[in-house]
Amino acid sequence: MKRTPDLIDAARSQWADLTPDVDTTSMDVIGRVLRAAAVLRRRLDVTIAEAGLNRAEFDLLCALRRGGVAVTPGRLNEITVSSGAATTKRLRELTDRGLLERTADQRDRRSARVRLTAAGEALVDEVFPQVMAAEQALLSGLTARQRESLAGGLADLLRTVEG
Amino acid sequence: MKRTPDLIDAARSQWADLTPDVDTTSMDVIGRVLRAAAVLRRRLDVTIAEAGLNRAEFDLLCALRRGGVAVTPGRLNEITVSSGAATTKRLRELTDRGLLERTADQRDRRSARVRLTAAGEALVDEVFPQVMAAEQALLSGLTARQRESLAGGLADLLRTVEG
DNA sequence: GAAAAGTAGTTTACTAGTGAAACGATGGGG
DNA sequence: CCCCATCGTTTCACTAGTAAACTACTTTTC
Repeated sequence: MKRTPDLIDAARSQWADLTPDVDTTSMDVIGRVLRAAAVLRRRLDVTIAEAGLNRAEFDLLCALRRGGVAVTPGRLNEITVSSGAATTKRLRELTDRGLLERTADQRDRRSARVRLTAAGEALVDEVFPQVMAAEQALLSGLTARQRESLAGGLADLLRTVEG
Repeated sequence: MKRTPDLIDAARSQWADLTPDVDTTSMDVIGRVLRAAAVLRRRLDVTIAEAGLNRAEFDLLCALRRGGVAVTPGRLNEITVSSGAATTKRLRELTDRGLLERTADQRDRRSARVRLTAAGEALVDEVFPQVMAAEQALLSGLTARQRESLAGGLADLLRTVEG
């Protein structure tokens, strides 16, 4: 293993003493991903909250900003990994705040189209660089090589668990 | 990069077209960690829910099971990365269900001690192997080498963002 | 040894997210 | 051409989690 044991290593070794027959190797990856996400989320939420947004709203607005125009609510469900109900609520809230607007799709009238207003664009353009800077700061302890290897591994992981 | 672009690569390239001056490399790691966690959580919640628990309750009970005896609520906050209020609520709920019991700490009477009941132990011993099996299944697309490298990278990440 | 500061946990009032059911399209098969 | 299975979205009732204020102790400081 060659590194100082962390919380997950400690947990695994406790389980090994207790129930040696259960294979806990998956925790090495999944336990750490869940924990890292929880911690990162906590840290980054501070920056996002300063702009009066939460993580899901931020992700949603960013998706609209970078996607250019006309995204459907269904697509936003996938991007934010959340339920349709949550997306509906968020769209309503953000529309009320004047950050985005909805139009009906003419081809398929079950569907809707969502896009940012000028105010929404301006907000994203202000907040996005701040969040990126906060992320950079959180990763400052890792070398370029470490990040690259980690990014590759995570991409592999995502590919197997999605799609 | 040498791999088929994923959602994160796509997002980064859109941002690069839009605002080339902002450094988005952190998304390679953080974006993927957050997304992977969201997806994994979704998948694993099914297994945990079958036992009548949610992820946080499961983590809490597991911490008590493997830790042996007498854990404080404060320690459980750290383990589950959640607020004190959330822990209080969960402890109340799980105590009412007869899965754990609380005793007062004699040395420091601000503090409490929590431990599993026999029923709580039995439940964890039943559910934990099922969750581990579900995790293994999710990781089945990765080689041992891939998992090991990923686990190492995540450990580095956790070390820099925690403590 | 009393006042101030700090720590552990709980309560309260609130917000965000969920699953399930409902709803209005849509479009392919009989 | 009209069912009807399916789709994209919304509504509703509910659950879980939060921040901030509060209680109850303990430690520090002078």
